[in-house]
Amino acid sequence: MQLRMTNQREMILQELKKSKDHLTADELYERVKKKMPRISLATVYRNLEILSEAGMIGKLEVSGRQKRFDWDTGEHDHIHCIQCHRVDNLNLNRKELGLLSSETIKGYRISGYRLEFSGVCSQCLKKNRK
Amino acid sequence: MQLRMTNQREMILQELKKSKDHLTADELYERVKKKMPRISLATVYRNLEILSEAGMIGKLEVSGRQKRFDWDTGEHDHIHCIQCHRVDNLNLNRKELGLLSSETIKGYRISGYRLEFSGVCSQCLKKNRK
DNA sequence: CTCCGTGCAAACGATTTGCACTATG
DNA sequence: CATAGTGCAAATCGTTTGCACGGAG
Repeated sequence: MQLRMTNQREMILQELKKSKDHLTADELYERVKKKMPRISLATVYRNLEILSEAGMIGKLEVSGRQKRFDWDTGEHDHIHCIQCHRVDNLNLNRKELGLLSSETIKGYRISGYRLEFSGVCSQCLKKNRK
Repeated sequence: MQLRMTNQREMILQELKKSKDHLTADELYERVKKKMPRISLATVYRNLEILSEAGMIGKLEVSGRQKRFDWDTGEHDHIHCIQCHRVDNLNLNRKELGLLSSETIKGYRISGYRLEFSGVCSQCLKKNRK
């Protein structure tokens, strides 16, 4: 399965990178639609999925209902507003973490943070060996 | 608006605590239904929401589509399996974070972690003052 | 008795999918 | 040309809500 660079795909990628924001599928859809009125929301969803699997963009499954997509694939953390749900990037020395809670970061009044490790659990590792 | 302790609410709470797991609403529904066949899924949703607002349980909006609920309201972090989506608790000294990535924790083969600060952004803080 | 809580079904919002058509490589 | 990608509409999934009835305090 090889990737084709269609106009739609290119436009989606371009608009996401241009935005410098963490957009949801439908926010991106609205933007792309201005330049490509006949594009479908399903196409946006499909491409965002494909592009994130290909590592060309990042997928964020943060708090809130909608997934957001990140133009920046480098390793970085996020900070999100519990009120308006915007998401900003954060580049911090992870060793300083302990010090940072309940301070102010990037203009945010911090109310907390969530740390979530991911991996494969022992049961699944065992299952994989079979 | 005061909380009434109905049979349904009590059962939901009890089953969640008993499970020692991070269940989704419908997983919990299936368990409670065995003892209370006429309970509705909506009731489970409503009670999980109410109980988490009351601070009697924790609400997790982790990766994946479904919310999960935590019987343990103490402060702790989480680790989740990218394969079977189970979630386990983690109690770690947050200052050691920098050292932990890409090691093995609690039997998991770690593939990464996500850190997410929450708070109110400067724009919202400004808005609130008005 | 007063309302908070319940069960049911219908509504909802985000995302996914089947299908016939289009266009990239 | 082969087959990945598209647009459309319908389907799906998790969750929420309106309503009339039931039960806790």
